[in-house]
Amino acid sequence: MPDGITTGEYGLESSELRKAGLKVTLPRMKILDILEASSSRHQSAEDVYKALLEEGEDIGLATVYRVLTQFESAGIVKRHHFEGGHSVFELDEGGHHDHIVCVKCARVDEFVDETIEQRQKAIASELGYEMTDHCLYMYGICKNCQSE
Amino acid sequence: MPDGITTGEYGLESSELRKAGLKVTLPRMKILDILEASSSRHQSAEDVYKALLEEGEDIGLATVYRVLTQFESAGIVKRHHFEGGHSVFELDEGGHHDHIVCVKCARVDEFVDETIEQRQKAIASELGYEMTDHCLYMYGICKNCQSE
DNA sequence: AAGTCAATGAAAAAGATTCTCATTATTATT
DNA sequence: AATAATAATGAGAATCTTTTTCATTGACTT
Repeated sequence: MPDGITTGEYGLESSELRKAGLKVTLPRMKILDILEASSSRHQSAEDVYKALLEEGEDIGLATVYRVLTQFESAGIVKRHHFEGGHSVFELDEGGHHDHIVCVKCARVDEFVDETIEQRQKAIASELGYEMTDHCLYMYGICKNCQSE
Repeated sequence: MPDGITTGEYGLESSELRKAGLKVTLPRMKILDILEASSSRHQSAEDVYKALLEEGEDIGLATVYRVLTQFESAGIVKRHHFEGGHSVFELDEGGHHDHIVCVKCARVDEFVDETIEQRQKAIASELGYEMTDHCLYMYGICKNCQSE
């Protein structure tokens, strides 16, 4: 366990890392922290990097990318490709959900619709696919931005 | 009209460009050609560029990007962000459809499901959004790749 | 046929992400 | 608690995709 990390506060996080076969290091713990603590559930690698800098952590951008990719493989985070070109990451708390993104303020809302989920499964099977993943992105103007 | 382009063969394409307020140039016509003629409806900018090279056309990659972006604004093509980081383009023939992509061979199938379309509209409105766009990507293993 | 302004090519720049490699830190072992 | 083995990190270089710049060329209006 790295210096400055006590079992008490970080017990859950460190076991999550161990479960994934990843060593418990300070960068990984801090990045997990930021993903959990941030007000916006969806953050780019750059966002996470900046948040680390603000906390005075001297963690390189390369490490942020590396760790986020490892977290993705371990099922700890999900990566999304919203319009705009760069990836955004969110903690994967297990439950699948889809996204609607405001094209003006970048607000993101999440939802699940069982009807849609079922139709997707049916369509994949009709087309002969073994589905591995699926994502539905809607884009629009949120209530706040409409009234401006 | 550029040299080597006759009204006869390219009548439809050139009027499509004019309608969009774009001058009828050789690069634009050739790129439209490639989007129409290619066996795969979904191509990256790099794909289009390579196809141009193979035809002996000396058109720069920057122009390809520029033209594809203009075509997108004009509603001539649609841009997609499949997993993998780079954009792919397809001719926009008007009808909206969604995509299922094989993660092994990159085959793409298209579909439309009215039930899903309706649910999406309903959800956007429930969440207070004025929907501007929506896309549904499914990923899986296609029939061919399953039997390998 | 001439003038105007948009379009192009080439190269540089920018942005996002990955890789390399020497150094450091964690974990299993003693 | 000390050591060895090995994985993780930081910094910067490299890569990949896309955009910008700018001088030149070309399309379209008159």
